[in-house]
This record gives sequence, structure tokens and C-alpha cells, in this order.
Amino acid sequence: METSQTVTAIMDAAQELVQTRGYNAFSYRDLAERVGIRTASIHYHFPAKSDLGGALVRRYAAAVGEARDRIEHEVQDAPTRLRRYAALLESVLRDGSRICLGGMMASDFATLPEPVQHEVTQFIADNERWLAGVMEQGRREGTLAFAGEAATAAGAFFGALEGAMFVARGCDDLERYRRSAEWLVEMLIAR
Amino acid sequence: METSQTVTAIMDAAQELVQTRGYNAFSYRDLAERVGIRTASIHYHFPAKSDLGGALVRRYAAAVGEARDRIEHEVQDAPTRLRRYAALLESVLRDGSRICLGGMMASDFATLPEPVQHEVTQFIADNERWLAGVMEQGRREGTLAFAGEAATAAGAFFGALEGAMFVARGCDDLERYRRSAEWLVEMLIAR
DNA sequence: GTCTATAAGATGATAGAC
DNA sequence: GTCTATCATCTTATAGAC
Repeated sequence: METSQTVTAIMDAAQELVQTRGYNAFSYRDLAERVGIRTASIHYHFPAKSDLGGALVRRYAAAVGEARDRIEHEVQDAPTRLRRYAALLESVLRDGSRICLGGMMASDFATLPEPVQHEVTQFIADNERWLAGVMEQGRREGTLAFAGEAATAAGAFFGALEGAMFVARGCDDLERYRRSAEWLVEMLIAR
Repeated sequence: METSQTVTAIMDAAQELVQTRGYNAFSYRDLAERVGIRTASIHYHFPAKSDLGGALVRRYAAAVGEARDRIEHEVQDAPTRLRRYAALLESVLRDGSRICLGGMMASDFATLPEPVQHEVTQFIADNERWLAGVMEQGRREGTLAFAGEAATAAGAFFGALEGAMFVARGCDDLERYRRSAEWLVEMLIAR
């Protein structure tokens, strides 16, 4: 089932708006203007805003999952995998000061319909599970050293990167994200 | 200049709504219902929503500043100061799954009027400056050990705590915040 | 699939009486 | 200070023609 150009254009515009402004700060009218169609046409493809929200999280989660797969395929050692993961989020931030869609939706969590909330929770769990695997690998290899369980380290690392995105944009200093990410990896490297 | 009961009630209700739902997901109507007055009365005290937003950030920043002062007065060593700072944000999260007002406003950053943006940036800078002092102190004392400059460590630590709040709420697992915070402090402690 | 037209309610905000 | 009344605009969403 290939996705139509219109649906892709709607989702691209919506994703940009969610990542920069948040789920509650854009309307079908904003989308209609950007895509060049009427709001009724958007409702044809996404009857309710929550349908669009859910579709955005699913598409984004799939894209990030593929990016994680590429990292796993292209680099092998744990520290480099962490750096590549951090660079993935940095590329999002560099693209018009966007925030990770998962992090932005997490910030709007209380206002999301339950099905969308669940997909956001899933996104977080997926990423933390993958990061926990990298943490365990690093400990096994002797390239990473950290306190407690791998899952705890993964959760703290993921939250730290998400928070670093918000803070960097809030200081109008995107370089700050890179410094935070590098510092975190540096603290994890075994000495 | 003492603040009237009405103004305090409006700000309390608004702060709770911003911290749980975000700046763009509450209205003067929501406030009016909670406070038990009409929207026109709120406009008398805060003509524009941005006036209210600005006042909220200033009041919150002052309260957090006083809390930091209390920490400095009550405990002396750097690791305990970091733990108390993390506990401060945890108490926010435990109070109805609220997010730090500064973090929430940072997530709404692109939609805020410029003066409010500036106050959010200030809030972040204030907290990072204080944390950088604690980091430097810890390194001097020999209680903390970390890579690079104290300001970098402080920035990463602050962002990590803010991110941990969003992630914990997004997983409906507030205990996750505490685990992340403790892990971060543990990684900073000199061995 | 996209359009026009329209609905029903929400939103930030103001004027002017009390 | 708080109220009623009102405004212009925005928002999500639907019905039905093309």
C-alpha cells in the first residue's frame, strides 16, 4: 500500500509543525495553506486530528527504527553506536531547530488521545530497549562502564538526549546539544 | 507590593495547566472555571495571555532560585547538593505529574512571544550557572569527577533531568525519573 | 479526491455598566 | 475588581456537489 503524494505532503507539513510548535499549536488550516489544498481534503485523509497524530508517530518511529538498524549495520563498537544515535537526533535539531517528534509528543502527552499516548510510550520503549542492548554490549566488550543496570543507563541516556534538544533550542545555541551528547558518551566510556 | 488572592489563584491554576498541558493547551476559559470568575476578570489582571505567561516564568524562576538557596544552606557537599536539586524537580513531578515549568515552556518555545522566550532562556541559564558552581566545587573537593568543563557537565545534567521528567510521564512510570537522576549523580561521583 | 459551504463551539480580547 | 455582552477569528469537523 503505497502512500499518495498528498498524504505524504500533509504528513511532512504536519511533522514539521509538531516538531517545532507542538501538537496543540498547529491546525488543519496551517496544513492546508502549506500543502495547497483545503482543510476538508485533509479531513478526507485524516478524519480527526488524532488520526494524523497517530500516523505521524508511527511513521516517525519506523524511520528512527530504520536509522537504528543502519547504525547497527555500519558501526560495531558500542561507543560509536551511541555517538551515531546522538548524531541522528542532532540532525533532527539542525533541520530547522526541530525537536525529536517523540520528545515533542511526550511534552504534549497529557493532551493526546489515549491511542496516540500509547504509541508515544511505545516509541520511548523501543528506543530505550535498543539503547539498553548497546549499553550491555559495551559493558561486555569493556568499552563502556556505568553504574547499575543497562536499562537504567539507557533510560537516562535517552532522556538526557531528548532534554538536551529542548534546552539547546531554548538557549538558541544548538551547539549545546552536541556538547551535552559528547559529554554523556564520554562519561560512559570505560577508562 | 503584595499580590492579591485573585492574582495568586489565577497564577496557581495557570501554572498547573502549563505544567501538565503546556502553554498552548489551556485557555482563559479553563482558568475562569477553576478560579470561579469570568474571563474578563482575568484579562483585567493579565491583559494578554503572554503577560500571564511571563509572570508565571518569573514567579517560578524566583521560587526555584529560593529552593536552590535553601539547598546551598542546608547541605554542603556537591553530590548531596546535586541529589537535592534532582529531588526538587522530582517533587514537581510527583505533584500531579507536573513537568518543570521551565522545561514545559522550553517545549513550547517556538510559540512564545519574544519577551517570554527570553525569560525561559534566563531560567535555563540561571539553573545551569548554579549547577556549574556545584560541579566545580565537587571537582575541587574531589567528590565529583567528570570530563571537560563544569559548565558542560552542568548543561548536560540540567537537560538530562528535564528530559527525564518528560520521559517518565510519557511512560506513566514516575519512578523512572528517580532512577535516571540517581544514575546521573552516581556517574558523576569520584571513585 | 478535492472542492464549497457550513456548522457548533472555542479563543483571545475589549467596551462599558456596576 | 468583577461583571455582562459582544467581537472577530480560529478550530475541528461534516454534508454534499463535482
